[in-house]
Amino acid sequence: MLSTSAKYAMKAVLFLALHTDAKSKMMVKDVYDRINVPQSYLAKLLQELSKHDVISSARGPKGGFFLSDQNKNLPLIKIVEVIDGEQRLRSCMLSIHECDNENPCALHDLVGNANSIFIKNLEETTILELIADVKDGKSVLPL
Amino acid sequence: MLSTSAKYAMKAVLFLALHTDAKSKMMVKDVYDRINVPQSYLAKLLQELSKHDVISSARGPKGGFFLSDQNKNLPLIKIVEVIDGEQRLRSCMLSIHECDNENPCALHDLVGNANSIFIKNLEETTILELIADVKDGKSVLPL
DNA sequence: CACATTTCGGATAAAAATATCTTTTTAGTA
DNA sequence: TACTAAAAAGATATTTTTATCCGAAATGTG
Repeated sequence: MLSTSAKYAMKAVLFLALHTDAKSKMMVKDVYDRINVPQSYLAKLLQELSKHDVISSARGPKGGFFLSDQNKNLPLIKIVEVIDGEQRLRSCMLSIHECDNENPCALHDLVGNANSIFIKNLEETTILELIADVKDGKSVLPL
Repeated sequence: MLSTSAKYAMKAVLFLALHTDAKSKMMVKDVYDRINVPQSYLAKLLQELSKHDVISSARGPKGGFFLSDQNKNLPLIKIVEVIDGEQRLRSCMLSIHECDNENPCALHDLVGNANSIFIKNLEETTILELIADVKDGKSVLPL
């Protein structure tokens, strides 16, 4: 479903969404242990996300990574797509070529359905919306 | 979600379910190209499934792999559990320790939910039930 | 401008997953 | 019993994913 890398990325972005904005950035070294992701690997992932404008960054002193308001309005799916590509999440459960939503295989109802719901949720929920609930105490994000 | 290996295993078992029983077995070499899985790799997977009594086998001339009636009554989840282990499919989307169905994290509703449906379906559907629909022409299995 | 700080980019390493090959064991059959 | 066919088991190779390291580029600050 999601690669380990994508999970890391998701956690990191949500963490940054909660703790940063254009005026207060965070360095990799202040993030990695909070979300339990290897430091150097996290750095790479953040670079990648930054390169694709899912998150923002600033070099030099007082620099770091952060989420602009624009970033926060992106749907969650963007995080996954940058790290895992567009195919991985959407490919048929059994990697059957002939199988898609129009021409579903026997397993498609059991499987693809559940996956479709997930994808739809990722597409329709923005980073901001997700963390809003956390800030309001409606849900928890024990990263 | 499912590893490539688990997908291979799923395809192979469904194929065997459709084409074998205690009286007519199939050899690896008659299966692998039908479901598009590397021969030697498939052999390994079938051995593993056989070892865990998800499928049956007989050595020597006239031998091969097959699904007994008992095998066919197993829920689909067994195939996944033997190949991927019990954890992989069930682990929290973000691998967050504190997160489970009782104490869901912010993403759990978006994600875990869809996954729970999938798991439930795998648990509640037997191999036999799935292929029955295929045999009846109700669904397709273009392996 | 010099310096410290921090991301960026490239190269490399380690681990896990996937795949192949070879030998051994088992079982049917002439 | 000897032979052959097939799965089982073990060893090894390849590829992909995950992880680390290091020098280069950029930027704020004295």
